[in-house]
Amino acid sequence: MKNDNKFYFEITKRIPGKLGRAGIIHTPHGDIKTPAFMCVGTKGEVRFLSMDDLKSVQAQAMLSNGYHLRNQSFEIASKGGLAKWSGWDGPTLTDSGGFQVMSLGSGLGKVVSMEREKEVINTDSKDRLAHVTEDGVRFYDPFLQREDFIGPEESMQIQCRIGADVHMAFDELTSLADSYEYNVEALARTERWAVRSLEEHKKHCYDLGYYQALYGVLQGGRWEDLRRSTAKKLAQMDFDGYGLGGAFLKEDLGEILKWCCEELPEDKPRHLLGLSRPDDILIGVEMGADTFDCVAPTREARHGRIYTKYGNIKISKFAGSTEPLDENCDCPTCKAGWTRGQLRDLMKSPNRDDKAKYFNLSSIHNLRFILRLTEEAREAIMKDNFEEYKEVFLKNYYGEK
RNA sequence: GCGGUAUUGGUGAAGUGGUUAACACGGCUGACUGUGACUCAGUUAUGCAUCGGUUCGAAUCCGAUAUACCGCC
Repeated sequence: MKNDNKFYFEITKRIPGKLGRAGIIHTPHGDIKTPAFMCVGTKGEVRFLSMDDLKSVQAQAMLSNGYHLRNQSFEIASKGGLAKWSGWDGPTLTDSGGFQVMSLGSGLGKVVSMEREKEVINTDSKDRLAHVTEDGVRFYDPFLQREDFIGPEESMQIQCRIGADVHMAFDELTSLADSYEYNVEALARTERWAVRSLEEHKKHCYDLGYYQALYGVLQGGRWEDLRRSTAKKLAQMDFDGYGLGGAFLKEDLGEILKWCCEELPEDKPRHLLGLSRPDDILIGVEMGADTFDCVAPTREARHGRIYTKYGNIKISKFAGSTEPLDENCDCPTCKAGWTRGQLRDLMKSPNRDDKAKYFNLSSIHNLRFILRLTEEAREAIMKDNFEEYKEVFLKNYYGEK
């Protein structure tokens, strides 16, 4: 059964009457027990965390980005792939760069809002830094200050050189402001790109000496016909798993995931792209998503938001406090006895090293919080009490609403 | 004692007669969901040492006072 060089998914237990499940994703660099949260290390490392820190929060996998690593891909390949190059020897996943199509294009300068559909307006075409054509995406790299291009073939070549255990097909994420008509067009293109991704991927997926898996990505916005039809189409293709993509309104998330997962093959893993709020994760798990990733835990930590069992706190408001961050937490930061007041002082310190220490300690805490959530969700599924776990967790975290 | 120079918010400061006193840092609010993010948005001096004067109008000009620093007896 065990084959270190192969990728496969094993379902261990299901949530009765639901799409959700607990399982194990086997990859060449180790197993991922699902549900699982993958820590985001865009450029091959999680900001302000060492690989030892990442192990200390019991991370199972790291997600990096093909777009951000594209210019280093040959160097990474020459070192034997992302695991060896980065020093993270566990399972890894790379994103295709599809998200950047939106963040540099229609969503330039904005946030992917989940709450306020009415306020979302696409960036004017002439002001965008990314432009989509059938071939792929032409974009202006604001950091390198030059034009560049990525299409499905380029994305696959880049990802296969980086050599993560799981790759994402090159897709186009539409924004909440895009019309049904535009979503039809973009989705058809994403599906054609899926075929091209798969084809190109086959040519290179063994280049580094182990099999690199490929997930197809489902788009389709908030429309049931689009979501179901794309899920059916991609389900027929030879993908190793599926990415669930899109910019969602919170209230739509569960239903959209349900449409997708009802159509997808049960025996392949599904990754919900870019979400990590506890309610989103728990809905995701219930509706059949196996893995998650998100920048929010670390970004929000850096910006002063600390997660606790009974809701988030703003660390800046705790000057002089001797309270622990979260008395229920088992993270290295909390176990070392850091208080809210101490962390506040580090965050407010004009000293760069102090700030870096704050970023490190707070990121560790928030990551562990989300990782623990997925671990507990897994245990709950195994013990057949997921529903109860979810209800209690959300009640504690969000309070009575 | 005499002369000179200075005095703008929590801080560094721009501003030499004409709308709501620039900008930066700090403070406070709020955002943050496949990282363009140690970021972003908003807010923060009814007042320019004090008192009086000139003027349609003064942080800006004049006088006195206070304080600080620099020269000279």
